[in-house]
Amino acid sequence: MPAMKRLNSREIADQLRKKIESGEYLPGSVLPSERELIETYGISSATASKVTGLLKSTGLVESQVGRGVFVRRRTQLIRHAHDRYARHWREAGKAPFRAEVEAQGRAARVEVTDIARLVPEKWVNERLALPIGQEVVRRENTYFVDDHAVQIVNTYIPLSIAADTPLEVAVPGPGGIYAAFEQLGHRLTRMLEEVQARMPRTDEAQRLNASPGTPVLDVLHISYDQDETPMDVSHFVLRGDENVLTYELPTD
Amino acid sequence: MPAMKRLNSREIADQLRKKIESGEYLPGSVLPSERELIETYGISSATASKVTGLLKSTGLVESQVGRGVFVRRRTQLIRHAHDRYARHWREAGKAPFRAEVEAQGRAARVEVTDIARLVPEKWVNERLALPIGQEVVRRENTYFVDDHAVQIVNTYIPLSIAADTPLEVAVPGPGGIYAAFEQLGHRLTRMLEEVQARMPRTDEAQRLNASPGTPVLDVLHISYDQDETPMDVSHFVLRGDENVLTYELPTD
DNA sequence: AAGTGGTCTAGACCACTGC
DNA sequence: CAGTGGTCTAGACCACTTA
Repeated sequence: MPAMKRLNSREIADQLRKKIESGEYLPGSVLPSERELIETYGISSATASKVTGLLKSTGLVESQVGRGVFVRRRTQLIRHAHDRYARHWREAGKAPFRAEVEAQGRAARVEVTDIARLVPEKWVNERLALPIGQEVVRRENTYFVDDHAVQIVNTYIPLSIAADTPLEVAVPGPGGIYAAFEQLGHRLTRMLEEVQARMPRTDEAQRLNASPGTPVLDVLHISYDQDETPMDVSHFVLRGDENVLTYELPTD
Repeated sequence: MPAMKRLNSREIADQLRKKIESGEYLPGSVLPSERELIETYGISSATASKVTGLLKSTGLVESQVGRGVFVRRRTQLIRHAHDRYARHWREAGKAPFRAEVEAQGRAARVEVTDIARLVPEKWVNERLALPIGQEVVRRENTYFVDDHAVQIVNTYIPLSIAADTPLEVAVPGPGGIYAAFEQLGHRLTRMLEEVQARMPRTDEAQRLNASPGTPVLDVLHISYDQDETPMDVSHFVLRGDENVLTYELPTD
C-alpha cells in the first residue's frame, strides 16, 4: 500500500462533503463515527471532532450526542411572499405565513409569548420617532412549524397608539395587528424592511432550536400610516436555513 | 485565594465577550494572547484556540497569525436602498452602490471578472423561462470597497437578448446592464428578489475574504420587461456583516 | 454495556510577524 | 529571535443513546 499523505481536517471535511453531494451519503443517513474517522484517516479525536465541526458549520450535517452525525434532510423552505402584508390578506383573515406552511402540509402556529409596556432600547424609539426613554407596548411572538420555532418577532408600538386598545391583548382580532391599526383609524401606506444576515446569539440559537452554525435573517420592519407616523417597529429573527424572503422592487 | 472553578471554553469566551462589550477591550485593540489565556485560566492550548474560535465565529474579533487577536472595529454598513434599481439612478449614471460607499468616504470599485456564453445550472433556465440546457450569457462581477471584496454577482441573460449586444462586453454603457436593456427596447416593469441567509462555501469565504463563521446573504434577483419576459437572473452573494438590504412592501 | 459526540489536557510543530 | 495564531497527537473523561 502506498503511504497515504496525511490529510488535515479541512481536506477530510472536503472529502466527506463531496461524498455527501455526490449522493454517497444520502439525506438522513449517518456518517462514519468519529472513532471510524480516527482509524481510517489516522487522526486524533480532536481532529475528527474538528472535521464534523467544519461540516456542521456549513449546515450540511447535524450531530446528536450518543447517536451520530447525520446528513441534513433538505429542509422545506418557507417563502414569505412580497405581498405578505397586503390588505387582501388582512381582509381574508388568514396570514400568508399560515397559508404557506399549511399548503406544505405542515402545521403552523403563532404564540404570543408576552405583552408588556416598557422602555425599549433606544433604536426602537428612534425608528418610532419617539423621545428616548418613552414607553412603548412590546408584543413578543414566536412562530412555530410542526411545533418547532422558526421565527421570533418583537413588535414595538407607541403607547399613544396602543394604550387600552386591542393591540394590548393577545389576539387583537382577525387580520392581526395591522387590521387593528386600520380599525383604530390609521391607514397603512408604507412598510419598510431592512434585512441582514448574522450569527444567532446563544439564547436565539436555543429558542430557534438551531444548531449553532446556522445563521439567521435579522429583519427590521417599520410601517407608516397616512401621516407618515410610524405605527410599529417589528424585529424578526428567522432561521436562515428555513426561510426565504421575497420582495418586489420599483423600476421607476 | 479561593480555588477558582475551572472554566470551559464557552465560559471563558463569554467573559471576554462581556469585557469587549463593556469597553474594557476597545475596537482595534489586542486581546490577551493564547499563551496568556493558557496561564491565567489554567487551560490547554487547544482550549485557548477554541476560545478565540468562538469569539471569531460571532464576528466580534479577528485574528492575524503572528500578530494577535484583535477586537473588530464596528464595520460600516453598506445600505442597499430599496430604489437601487430605479430609473432615475440609471439615468444619473451613478449606481447606488457607488453613491453609498463614496458617501462613507470609502472607495467603490466594480470589476467584471468574466463574460461567457455557457449552459448554466438548470435553476437558471427555469427562472429565465428557457428550456433546460439552453445557452445564456453569464456576467461575473465582484464588488470592492477599499479594495476588499464585499459582494459577488453572477448575472445570467438569455442569449436571445444578449447575443452580439453591449451586454456581452465588459462595460455595456452608462447606467449598467439595465440601461442597456432599455436601449435594446425592453422596458423593465418588475423586479423580484429572494433573500436567504447561509454560510459561505469555502471558495466564497476566500473570495469575500470573510473569516469562516461570517454568514452571507444569498439574493436571487429576477427582472421582467413589459411582456413579463425575464430579462436576467442575478445571483448575489454578500457579506452578511457588511450589508443591509432595504425593501418597501405593498400594503394594498 | 457498548457506542456516540463533546470537551478537555499537555505537549509538539509550523508559518508568520516584528523587532 | 521571541512571540503569535493555527493545527495536530494521543490520550482521558463525560453525558447521552440504544439495545
